[in-house]
Amino acid sequence: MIDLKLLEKDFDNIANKLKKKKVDENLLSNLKDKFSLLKSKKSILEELQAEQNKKSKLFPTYKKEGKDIALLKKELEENKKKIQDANEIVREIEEDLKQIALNIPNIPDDEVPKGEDEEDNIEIKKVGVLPQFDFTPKEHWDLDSEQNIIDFKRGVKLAKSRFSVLKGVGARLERALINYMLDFNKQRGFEEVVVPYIVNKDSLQGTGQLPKFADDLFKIENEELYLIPTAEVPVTNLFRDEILNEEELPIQLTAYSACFRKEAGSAGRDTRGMIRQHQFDKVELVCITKPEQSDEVFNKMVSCASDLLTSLGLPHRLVELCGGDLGFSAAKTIDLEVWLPGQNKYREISSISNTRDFQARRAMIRYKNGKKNLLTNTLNGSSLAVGRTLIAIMENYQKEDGSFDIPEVLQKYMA
RNA sequence: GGACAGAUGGGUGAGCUGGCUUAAACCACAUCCCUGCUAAGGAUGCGUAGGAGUGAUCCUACCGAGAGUUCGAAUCUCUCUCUGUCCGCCA
Repeated sequence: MIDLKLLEKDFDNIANKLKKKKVDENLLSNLKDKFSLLKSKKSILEELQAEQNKKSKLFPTYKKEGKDIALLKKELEENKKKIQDANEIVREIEEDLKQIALNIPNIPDDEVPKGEDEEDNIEIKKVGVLPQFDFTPKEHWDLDSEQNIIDFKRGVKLAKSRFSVLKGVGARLERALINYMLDFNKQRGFEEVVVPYIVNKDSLQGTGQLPKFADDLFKIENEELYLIPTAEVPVTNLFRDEILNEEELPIQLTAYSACFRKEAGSAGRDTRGMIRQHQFDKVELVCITKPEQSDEVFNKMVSCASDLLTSLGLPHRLVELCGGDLGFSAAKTIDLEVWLPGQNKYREISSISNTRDFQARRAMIRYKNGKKNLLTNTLNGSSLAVGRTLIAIMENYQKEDGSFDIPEVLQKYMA
C-alpha cells in the first residue's frame, strides 16, 4: 500500500513518479484530501471520547459522596450521541480511503525506464549461445504431435481449455525439474517451504492481488478462500502481522507450488501449447529483508534464476520492465526470457520483483530495529516456471526426428 | 460434520458477581547497582496503532473478530472465526 503520510508530505513528487504507472493525479489528490479529512475528524472524535471517559469516572465518587447523578448522566447521554455521529463519519471516510488506497499501485523506482508496454522494456543482457539447427526447429506441440508427452486434448476433457496432462517423459521431466530447481536454490541459500495452495482474502490483500484483481483468481464456492495464483502469496504472508528480529533478516525462501490463474485478460493469447495454462507448476523465491538489504538480495535472486537457466543450457536474456509494464505491487522488475527456437522468440520464464515496503505495509511485515518497528522489504521471483522450462528444453534440445535430449544436470533426477 | 471447553501483552497466567486495573503476578529480555565465582540478590525499563507537543509528557483505540446493552465493558448479550478434547468420516 502507498504510504499516506509520505503522499501528504511529498505529493508532487509521488504523483509524478506514479505517472509512470499511469495513475491519475486527481485520484491521488482525492486520496490525500481524504487522509487529511480523516485526521481532523478523528481528532474531533477522540476529544469527545476523552470527555466521555473522564466524566464517566466521576460516577463512583458521586455515589460515594451522595451527589445527584441525574444531570451528569443526561450530559453524558448527549455526548454519547455526538460520539456515535462522529464515529460514523470517521468510519465512512476510513472505508472510502482504504478502498482507494488499496487500489493504488506501488511507486516505481527512479531508475525504472519510462514506457507504455512490453515494447518499451529494456534488454539488459543476453546469456548463452542460441542453438543452431540444420533443419527448421519445431514448436513444442509439433515435436509431440501424438501428445505422448503433453496431452492437451485430455486436459481439456478433464477440466476445460488451458488445462493439460503430462505423460511419461513429460511427467518425469516436470518432477525432475522441480527437484533440481529446489536443490539448486537450496545451494544458493534459500530454505525450502511447503505451503497451502488455498489462501484467504487477507493473504491476497497482503500481497496485492486483492481487491483489484479478483477476476484473475479461482475462488472456492461459498467460502472466502481462493486458489493461489503463485506461491508468492502464501510464502510472503507467512510473516503477515509479525514483527521479526533484525538478526533473522534477510529471510530467503523457496517453494514449489501449483499455481492457478483464470487468465481473464488474455483471451486469444497463447491459446496453443503450454505457455499459458490455468494450472501450472512454479518454483518460487521469496525474500524478506531490511530495506538496505533489498537491492543486494534482488541481484542475488536474478543471478540465481539466470544461473539456473544457464546450468540447464538454456539461452535467455534479462529484460528490465518499463513503468507501464510493471506489475501492481512491484517497484522494480527484471524478467528472464528464455529462447524458444520453435517460436524464434524469447519468452518470459521468470519475473523477479522488488516490492520495497509495498506488500510489507499491506501485510504488516515488520522487524524490530532497536526500539522501533520498521517495515521490511519483500521480494519475489520465479525460479522458474516449470512448464515453460519443460517446453524450452524440448525446443532447444530437439533433433530432426522430433526427439530431444535431456540436459546433463537433470539426468540423475530422471533415473 | 456432532458435543463440550477455551481464546488476555514475547511466554506462563490472574481478573470474568461491570467503576480502587493505570490489565496484577511470574518468567524472558535490556540497562544499572551490589557482590565476587559450579552462584545469588536488588533497582529501573519493557505490547501495538494513531494523534498533539521542541521536549518531559499527554490523548484515543486495541484483552480472538464484529455487533449490542450501559454514563462506564477484558468482565454482560448475540453472531462469527480459530484452538483443544471426545465422537464420526477420511489419505
